[in-house]
Amino acid sequence: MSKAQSSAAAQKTAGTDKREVILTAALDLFRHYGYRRTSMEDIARAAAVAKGTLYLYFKSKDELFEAICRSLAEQVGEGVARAEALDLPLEPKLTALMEAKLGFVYRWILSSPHAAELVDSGSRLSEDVFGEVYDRFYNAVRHLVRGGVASGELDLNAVGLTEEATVDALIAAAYGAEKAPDEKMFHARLTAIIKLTLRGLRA
Amino acid sequence: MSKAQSSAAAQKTAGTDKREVILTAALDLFRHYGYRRTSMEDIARAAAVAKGTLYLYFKSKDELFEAICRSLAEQVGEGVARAEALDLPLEPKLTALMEAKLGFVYRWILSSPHAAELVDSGSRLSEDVFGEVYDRFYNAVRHLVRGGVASGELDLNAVGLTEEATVDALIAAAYGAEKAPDEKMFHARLTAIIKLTLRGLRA
Amino acid sequence: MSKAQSSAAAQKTAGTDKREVILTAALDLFRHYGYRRTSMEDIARAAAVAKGTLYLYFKSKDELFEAICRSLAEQVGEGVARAEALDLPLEPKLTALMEAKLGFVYRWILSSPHAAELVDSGSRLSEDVFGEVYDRFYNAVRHLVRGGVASGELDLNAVGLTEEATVDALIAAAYGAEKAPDEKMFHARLTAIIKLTLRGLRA
Amino acid sequence: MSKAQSSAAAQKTAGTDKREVILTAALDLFRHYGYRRTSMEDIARAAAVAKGTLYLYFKSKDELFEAICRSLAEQVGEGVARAEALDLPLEPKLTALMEAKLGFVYRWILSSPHAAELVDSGSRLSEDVFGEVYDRFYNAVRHLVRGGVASGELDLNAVGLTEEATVDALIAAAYGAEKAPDEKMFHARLTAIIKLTLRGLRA
DNA sequence: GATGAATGAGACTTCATTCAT
DNA sequence: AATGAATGAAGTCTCATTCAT
Repeated sequence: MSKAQSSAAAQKTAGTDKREVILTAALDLFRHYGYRRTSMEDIARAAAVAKGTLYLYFKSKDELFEAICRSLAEQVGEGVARAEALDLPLEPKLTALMEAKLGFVYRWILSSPHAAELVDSGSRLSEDVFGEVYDRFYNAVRHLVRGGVASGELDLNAVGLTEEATVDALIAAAYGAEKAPDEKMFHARLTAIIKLTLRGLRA
Repeated sequence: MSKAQSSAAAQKTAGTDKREVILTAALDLFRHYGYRRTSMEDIARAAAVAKGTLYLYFKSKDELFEAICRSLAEQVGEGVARAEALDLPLEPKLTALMEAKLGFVYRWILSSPHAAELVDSGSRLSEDVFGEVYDRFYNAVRHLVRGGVASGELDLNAVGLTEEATVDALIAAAYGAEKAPDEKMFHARLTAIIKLTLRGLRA
Repeated sequence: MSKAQSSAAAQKTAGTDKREVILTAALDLFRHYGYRRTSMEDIARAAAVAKGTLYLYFKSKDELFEAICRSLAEQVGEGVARAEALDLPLEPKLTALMEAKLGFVYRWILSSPHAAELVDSGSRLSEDVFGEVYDRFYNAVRHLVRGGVASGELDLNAVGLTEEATVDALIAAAYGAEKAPDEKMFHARLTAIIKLTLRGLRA
Repeated sequence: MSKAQSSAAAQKTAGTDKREVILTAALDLFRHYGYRRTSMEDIARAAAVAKGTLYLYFKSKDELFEAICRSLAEQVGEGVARAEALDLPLEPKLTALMEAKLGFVYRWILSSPHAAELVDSGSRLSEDVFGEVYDRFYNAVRHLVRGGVASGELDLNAVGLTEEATVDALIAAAYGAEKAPDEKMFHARLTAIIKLTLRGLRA
């Protein structure tokens, strides 16, 4: 590769990188110190750029936060899609789906001591940014339940729930694992909850 | 009763009242506008006292918030104690316990659009303020499970969980109901989750 | 006067004064350095108060400026009213009116090297704040012209102007004096212009 | 013409053009939005060049503004020279001179809603940039007045003014027309003022 | 106890200017 | 010559907290 090419490549990478560097630095700070306790000055320092530079990439602190959410949502979406594509029996597949959705969020947001504030800061974005991902996830679980009923593995009548209520309950119960203090506990609880709730639905 | 006594009593009552008035006004504002969006000025206005007066009762905004948390924790504790005292079969009793703990929190905190921020603001207090209440709640559920196993109604071996893991899972799953958009959904999900998980534990 | 009374009086004066002190300091700085070159920090320093204090009295920098304008407008209005009440022959009375309106503005605004910017900053206020004063002034001049015509001292037909156009022209011509480099020149020009234009209207 | 020459010429033309394009774009923006509300970014965009390019032609925003003033001053100077050369009777010639000086300024600066700020921004330049033009204009009016006196058409003694004071007053009064809300009113007032003041000077 | 005027650190954001490419 | 990403000083405004009365 010629020097010119190398230089051009470096430049492009650098340009692209800077946005990433800022996003990474900001997410890191938000996770450690929370949204309001993290100033644009802090982010600039952590990303090794000037304060003004942040505004070249993001219109405001809020938009910077939104960009982080979009990025995370995108990654969750990809994870869910991958899990959806797996060919597995009911329980492992449900576990894979939950891991993909909840596990990712847990690792990047909920494991932070300021998880709640971050979720709150992003709450107005929830609909726009996370809505689509959630829909995909919800439908995947629903499809799984329907399949389980069709194959006779599950019996919703035994607990007297509609399909929708069942899916709601399954997901809601799994969400409960997110309060875990660390990732190991998170996995243990998630697994236990899935085992319990699925057994509760078995014919 | 002498005039002096009467006056002193009135003053004390007034003083106590004022504290309550402030707490009530503050909780109301926090629920509506969130912690950071609610200024001490707002609270003072809502409580019909001067800003400086707030500092006669609470050292800082954070301590005011902590006092609210303590007050709520106390009420939750009383609710849990009441539920504990009920003489009911396994499922209704577990439901009563969950309602006492989660329902109260849901109604006062989680139903707010700023629930997440409030929880975050109170997160460092969790250990101190809510810890005791949680322990009582946890032990009540544990006692219930132990009773269920002893009576043969539950069989932990069927799902391969220890008693502790089971209690953890039951509580965690129930927590999942807290994401519900309104109280009706909260109840529906909580009931469904308990039904599901308990059925999953039945012998 | 008792100490308490004195103290109370001093307090009241101090409270009232602070607003005045700020207004005075701000006008002074605006006249010397212009609107945009004068920061709120500068004003606070000049008024010997903290930055935040400015916002106790004025919602924003713009409102502070508006308050100055209102105060000046009020004073102009009073001056015009006083001139209106004078019982004088045509020329001295017109001069008195012009002095009251233009002279005051000249002394407080236009003698500043940043007059133009100040006028611009206040231009959106012009209608609201200065409109009423201008109307009073305009009508006073009109009344004077009408009286001169009635008494035969003036003859609008000689220059072929309507009454309205005449008043417009008289006022406009007088405004031209405001570009003077100092107050002495301002008076000289204003007098000369009035003399010239009135002579141009004489029968 | 060799290709190199052609290219150089084109480049030079383009370079010269670019300067004009920038000046034109900037004046337009300044008139619409004012000096401070117009950013170098805005100007660059309007002129379809990069921000850095502005600094190849002008050292700073202030110098860019100064260049605009010089350009306008030059045009005013030419207009005044043309009016000076006209062979007309007193009143029409004075009107032509005033039109050339004041009318041009009115059209390009004063008709803007941000006229005041522009004048202010240019005020420190006044001496240097507009001084020469003003001198020419002033002398032309003076010459006209002197001629009027010599021919017996004007009589300064009637109003008791020196020649200098008379010229000052004539010009100052005419300046008053500049506050007009639109060009039509500007002309009407200017004409009326000239008519009035000249009549005031007639023998 | 009660008040509320005063404080001032600190937050977000803008924009004229520079400089490596 | 031309670019435009990067800079960072400076500005406006907020708000938890203090303290003299």
